[in-house]
Amino acid sequence: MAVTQTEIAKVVGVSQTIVSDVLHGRARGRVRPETRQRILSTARQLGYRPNALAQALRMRQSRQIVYLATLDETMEFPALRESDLAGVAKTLRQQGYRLLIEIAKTTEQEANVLSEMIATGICDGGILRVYRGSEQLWKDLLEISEPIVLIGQCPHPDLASIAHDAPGLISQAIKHLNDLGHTLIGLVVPPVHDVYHELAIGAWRNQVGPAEKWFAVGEHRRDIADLIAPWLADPNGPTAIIAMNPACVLGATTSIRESGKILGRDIDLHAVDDLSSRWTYEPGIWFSGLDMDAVGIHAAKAMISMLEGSPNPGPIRLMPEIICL
Amino acid sequence: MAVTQTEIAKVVGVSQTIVSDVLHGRARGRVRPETRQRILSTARQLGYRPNALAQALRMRQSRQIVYLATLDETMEFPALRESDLAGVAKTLRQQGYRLLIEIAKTTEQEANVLSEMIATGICDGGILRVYRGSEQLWKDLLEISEPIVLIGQCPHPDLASIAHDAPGLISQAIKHLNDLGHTLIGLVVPPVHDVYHELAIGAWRNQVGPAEKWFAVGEHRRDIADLIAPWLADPNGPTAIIAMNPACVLGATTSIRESGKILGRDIDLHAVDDLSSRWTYEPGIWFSGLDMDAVGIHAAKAMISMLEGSPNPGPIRLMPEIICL
DNA sequence: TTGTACGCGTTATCAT
DNA sequence: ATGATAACGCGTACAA
Repeated sequence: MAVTQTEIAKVVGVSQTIVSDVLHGRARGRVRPETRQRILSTARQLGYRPNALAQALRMRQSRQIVYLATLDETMEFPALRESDLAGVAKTLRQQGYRLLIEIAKTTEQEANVLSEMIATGICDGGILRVYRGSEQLWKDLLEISEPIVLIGQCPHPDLASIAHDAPGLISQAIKHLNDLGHTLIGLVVPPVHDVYHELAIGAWRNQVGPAEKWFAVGEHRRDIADLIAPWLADPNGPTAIIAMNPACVLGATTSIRESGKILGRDIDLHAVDDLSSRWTYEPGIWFSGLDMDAVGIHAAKAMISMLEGSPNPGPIRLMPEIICL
Repeated sequence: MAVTQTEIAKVVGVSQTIVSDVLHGRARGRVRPETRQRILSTARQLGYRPNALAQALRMRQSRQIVYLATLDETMEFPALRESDLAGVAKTLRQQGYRLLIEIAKTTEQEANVLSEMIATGICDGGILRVYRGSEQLWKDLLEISEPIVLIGQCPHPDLASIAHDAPGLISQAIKHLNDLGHTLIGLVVPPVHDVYHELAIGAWRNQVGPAEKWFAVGEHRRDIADLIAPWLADPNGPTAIIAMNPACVLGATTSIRESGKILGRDIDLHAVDDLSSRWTYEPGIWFSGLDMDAVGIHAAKAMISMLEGSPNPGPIRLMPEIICL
């Protein structure tokens, strides 16, 4: 049986109100030190734990945040990125909030699911992972009064969103490769059409000039290796390649190996990918490690600050460091 | 403002009790059809949503399950496996339960965190991901009265646990390789000492006889490739290798490539790994794909059945199919 | 067929 | 300094 404030009050011989005040160190808690000690010690002795549900009902605040993601069954890589989840969970917990997980079928449903959860009172706000948003979604989300933070490339200035600076990190990679002496830089991307990849591709197009033809879209390492092979065979081909996901990186390394070229000498490979997959790659490639843990931490912090009354921070964009594996 | 049963009652001109009964289709809901319709329509019109917190407080049941994991900062691969999380989330949601995520610092703390959460009433049970359990942990968990399901290799017969059949899948792999004509089968494992790997290594030791010396522990692909190189150079070396994680698989393929041998002709490689990482590997290797999604689904189902009063199912072990990549 | 009254455990207001 | 008392929204035993 759970110990309640009333039980403590009965044992000590005071009213339940006093118990509540003392246990929560409220201003009224300045009761007779003797009474105070009796309350505290019996509470500890009986193993009192405040009932979070009753608190939430009374305070009209659940202290729960929902993390909402869509799980596209057709995707080959699982969509629920755990790294950002961990960051969110840790940060929220530190501030006394709990984290709920919900899976929506489609992005369109996310707004509905969220407002449903808010309406039933089980959460005070939502962190939504959105890879493919739409104008309609932004509109729906703006109509929700509780705090919302998006994880993903949301362009709307009135919505808090955390993401990596896609154009920025491509520029950074290109600049880095330029400094290394490369002028012809190819790009390999997976066949997904989300904003992140569009922005990245756009940034690359704008900056590589005549190298624009060295562009490939591939899904598996073998396809990608075959797509890149002609680049490597061409004496006027690119001397550096940017790869945007694991399959692209592995495909590129395969192709480079098969061509007989040496990574880091004849050609440079720059991977732009989740930091957690760096152990999959061979040494010698450059790496813009997207830190999803940091994304999660930022998202949780933005959520907490909004819950505390701060204004909506709008889009926040993160930049990784370039490292050499 | 949230719409309550009382407000509906006022509008319709009945008592809140009737509203509650009608809205939940209870036995008492057999009110005058006319009243009934008025209640239902105004409820819909006003956008009534039951307050889950009040329900939970009244019913003494939160309909929330917590998923508890430790996040070992020293691990190179993130520990929060999203695939099982997704399975848990989907299944629980179908049954009207919500999923909470909690991160504990150490495995020892998991029992404390869980009982704390149960004491505050915010969850009805816990799904714990445990890679390195101890007798003490099992004891602590057994003292908790609410349903608990473990994800991981827990040997205790009185604790529900979901995991892959580690010895079984090693036997399966060895049998499969034997059928392919291999008699000398090596094993490469990562430097982790959890029950899963211990069981797997034990099963391998028991069955490969004289090949027992073809055993390597390595962390990165390069180390592993170097460890295996002598095996491949040895004319009496193993003709098949079982690799137990991504780094091992990548290290083995690297080594095989460098040795000039052809995968599937000169040597066979059998990967035992998370199904979701299959896209990382080269074609031609055999693959026991551990289906974490299925693990999550089983865990959630076990939890739900226990919540509904079924007896503790004890350990449940899953077996993957072998596929050829 | 419908309404009253109570309790779940807490916080907050207002007396004393 | 302390205690009644009233909500919060809902479910349910009991009365009408």
